[in-house]
Amino acid sequence: MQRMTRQRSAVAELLAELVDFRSAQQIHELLRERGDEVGLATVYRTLQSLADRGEVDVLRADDGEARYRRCSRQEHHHHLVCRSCGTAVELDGPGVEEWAARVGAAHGFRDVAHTMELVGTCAECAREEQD
Amino acid sequence: MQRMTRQRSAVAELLAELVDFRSAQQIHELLRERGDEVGLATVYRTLQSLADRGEVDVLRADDGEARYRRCSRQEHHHHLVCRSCGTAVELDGPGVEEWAARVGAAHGFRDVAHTMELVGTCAECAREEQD
DNA sequence: AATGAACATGAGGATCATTCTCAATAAGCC
DNA sequence: GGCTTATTGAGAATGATCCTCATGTTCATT
Repeated sequence: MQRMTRQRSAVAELLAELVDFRSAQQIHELLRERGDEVGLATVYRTLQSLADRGEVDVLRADDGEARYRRCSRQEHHHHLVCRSCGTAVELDGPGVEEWAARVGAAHGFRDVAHTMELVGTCAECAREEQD
Repeated sequence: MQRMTRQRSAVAELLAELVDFRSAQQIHELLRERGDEVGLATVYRTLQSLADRGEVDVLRADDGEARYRRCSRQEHHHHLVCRSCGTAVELDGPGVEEWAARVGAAHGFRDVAHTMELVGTCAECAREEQD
């Protein structure tokens, strides 16, 4: 049975306030800064269990580091992340879902899942670059 | 200037024979098995430079390990990978490209790139599972 | 409120992929 | 052959993530 602990609440609360993807290490550091000491191992465990339950999204950065973010929807969805500031927008991708299923079937594959992420420069960061 | 070395040729030759994604570690091991001793660091360096030149595709597995595969096309494309045997099919995704560009623009993002991979169980592996 | 069984935590060690260091080696050019 | 410089490789360093296990907590039950 899952028990509520100070640590789990702290992680959940922090995630509720963040709007973009953060690594486990960053989350650990942010917790420390606000005075909620939580062991690094516990941060990893908590994030993993949240991810298993579909309450946070996990993204793999190019360097292989995992990034986490609470997701407002339980259903499958995608993200548009700013490469500069990390701001993320959640997206629907009905067209993509269909395309994936169709292509998978065409090649005889079963249980086709997909991962897809968009990365770009958001309007705000693009403006700053100009200066 | 780029020099041609025994090691670089060995990696290139091996990649030419492989049809699916392999990790740097696996490639290093495969080279050893066939008698082409190449240092692990060199395997990593070689794969990285090939990736920079767009001659191999890089995929991040869920565990964060990078997987490499020569790509038959230089243009942007996607993959359908079997979760069981690793066999990969290269795909065109015109629909996806358009969708990504449209969605990015709708949110004011510039230079939107995307990553997308399909994972499923290929017909052959699905058959084996039944036994 | 006290109890106890089961779950959770954390400090530090263990893994494991990947990168770095730097002395030794080899490629390409004269 | 000899030289200059890119390349290699062995091993150390890094860094994220997981594991261990003794200790601390939660919570249903008294």
